[in-house]
Amino acid sequence: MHEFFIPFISDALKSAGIETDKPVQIEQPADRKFGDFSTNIAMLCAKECRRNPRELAGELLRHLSFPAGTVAKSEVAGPGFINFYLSPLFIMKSVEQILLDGDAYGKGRSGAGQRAVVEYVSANPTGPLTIGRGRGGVLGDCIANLLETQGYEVTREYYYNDAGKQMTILAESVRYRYLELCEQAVDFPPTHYQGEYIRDIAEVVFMEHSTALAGSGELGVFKEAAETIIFNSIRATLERLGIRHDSFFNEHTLYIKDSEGTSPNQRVIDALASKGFIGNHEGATWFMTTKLGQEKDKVLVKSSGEPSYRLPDIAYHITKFDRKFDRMINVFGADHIDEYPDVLEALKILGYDTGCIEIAINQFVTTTVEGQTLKMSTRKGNADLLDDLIDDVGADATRLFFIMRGKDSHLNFDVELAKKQSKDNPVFYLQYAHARICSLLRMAKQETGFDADLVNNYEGLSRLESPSEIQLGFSLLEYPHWARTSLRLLEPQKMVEYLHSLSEQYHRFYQECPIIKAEPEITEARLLLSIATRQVLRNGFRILGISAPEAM
RNA sequence: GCGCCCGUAGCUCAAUGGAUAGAGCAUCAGCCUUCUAAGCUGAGGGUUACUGGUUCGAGUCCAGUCGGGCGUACCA
Repeated sequence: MHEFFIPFISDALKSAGIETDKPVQIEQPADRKFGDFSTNIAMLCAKECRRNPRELAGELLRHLSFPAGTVAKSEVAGPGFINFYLSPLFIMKSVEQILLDGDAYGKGRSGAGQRAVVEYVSANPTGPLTIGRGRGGVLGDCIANLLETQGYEVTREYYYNDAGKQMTILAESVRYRYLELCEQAVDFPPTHYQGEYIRDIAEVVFMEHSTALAGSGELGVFKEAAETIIFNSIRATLERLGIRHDSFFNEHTLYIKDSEGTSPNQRVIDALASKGFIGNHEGATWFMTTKLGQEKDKVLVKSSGEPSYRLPDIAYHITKFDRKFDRMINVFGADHIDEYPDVLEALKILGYDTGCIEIAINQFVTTTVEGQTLKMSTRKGNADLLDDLIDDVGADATRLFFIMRGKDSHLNFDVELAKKQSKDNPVFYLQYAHARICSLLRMAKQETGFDADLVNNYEGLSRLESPSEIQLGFSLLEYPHWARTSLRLLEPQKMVEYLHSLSEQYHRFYQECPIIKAEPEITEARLLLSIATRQVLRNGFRILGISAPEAM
């Protein structure tokens, strides 16, 4: 709806003889008394035209015209805004289109023909998922959903490493617990994984092999068991939240040599070396980032001969270019904040256009239980396990709470609030609006024979004209704007806010306007408006990945 | 020390550079013989951490100060 105004305003600028390179901005005033939409174009142009902004706005207004029946009123206000008031009939006609579009309402084509990859979660299989990972997982999943609504072909990717030092420590940890089961005295090292889940894995190995592995130092069985069991648990946890990846990219593939005896990792080193950015000292191979003005060089290959995480990260991104993605979105937690600048620098040196890489960083999660703030801890205890949180508050609340704050805000997850089955809980506020509409439609079918599934003539909407009806109809038209905005900012929180305000509009309408008990024609019109609201809520819930209950 | 994020009502958080800084919770006052009161209406509550700057206009952008978080590994 925002775009509706732009061509008319551009025409008015032309016929008023105003030339400007300033973009025409359409905004929605915070207070509806300043119109449904407004533009600040006169204030933007005032300086270069050397004219008073209000006077310029008046001049523009004289050249401005809209198709009959669309804009009811345009006026100059404040320091030089031009405010527009839509005609109620135009709003209701537009709501008809929502009913015609159905599930497709709000979808766009801006991503048509483009391929996007969203990388998220990407936890290595060393332990169960933590609450902190959950935030990034839900954020990534919602971003992928948003991309799909705009027509992108989306790959949801999980990047992981099942080799290297951490996995060895993991396998050793399991072996120690296994030896305990074999009733050998062991001194469990404090550097190893302390979690209870290690004992569970050891038990599985013990069940299968009894004491047969106790004599050998071989880690293979332990590593394999740990990886399989942990990965299954991670995937099961994600599945509970409706998170499913299309692609699991194993970092190990970047180490594998091809027929010419070189690997993707090695090719990165060679390419950077040919640009003069590789140095060797202290037995390690360095990316000479000091040449780019950074304080220190960064290790690419450790003196042990193993690559550090940076090298495969660079090689991994090159595969994204090779795989011809148009957009590459990485979702990281704040603890990985240092990871990407070097990767981007390396890619630039190698001639890649890094403009298509976007980084969405989410800040940390603290959990509040009964007023006590628990800081997320990485290793010990099970207080920060994502599975426990889902057990506690359910998948819908988990998802919504993770994205109802901006990703740059430190998230305070109030477990008590998320558990409440009451109006205090934002999840229930949204879902209640949907359930209320479903209940209303069931009642309408029973009382008046109106069948929401069969209705196909929406013209009755034009009969609606009261403020709460018009306001609700108008809110419905804003949905596509917020879907686009959420994607542009990589911030599903905008969609949460929108749906909250839409729910509020619906509850107000419901409160003020009798629906089934009104005149038959008005009843039908109000039911149509309710169906349209239900449709928009459903479309929005689908993006957020929360359920749309028919009854509560 | 350096880098990134944050600082807004008692609490949790909004506010694409726009008009009188908004919601929810909590507090107080109203609304169900009527479609889900898991709802609605209203009231009180603010020097947007601080100091400068940029401009028609700054919570928002820039510089600095103070406070908090996360990094600052030959961990990922």
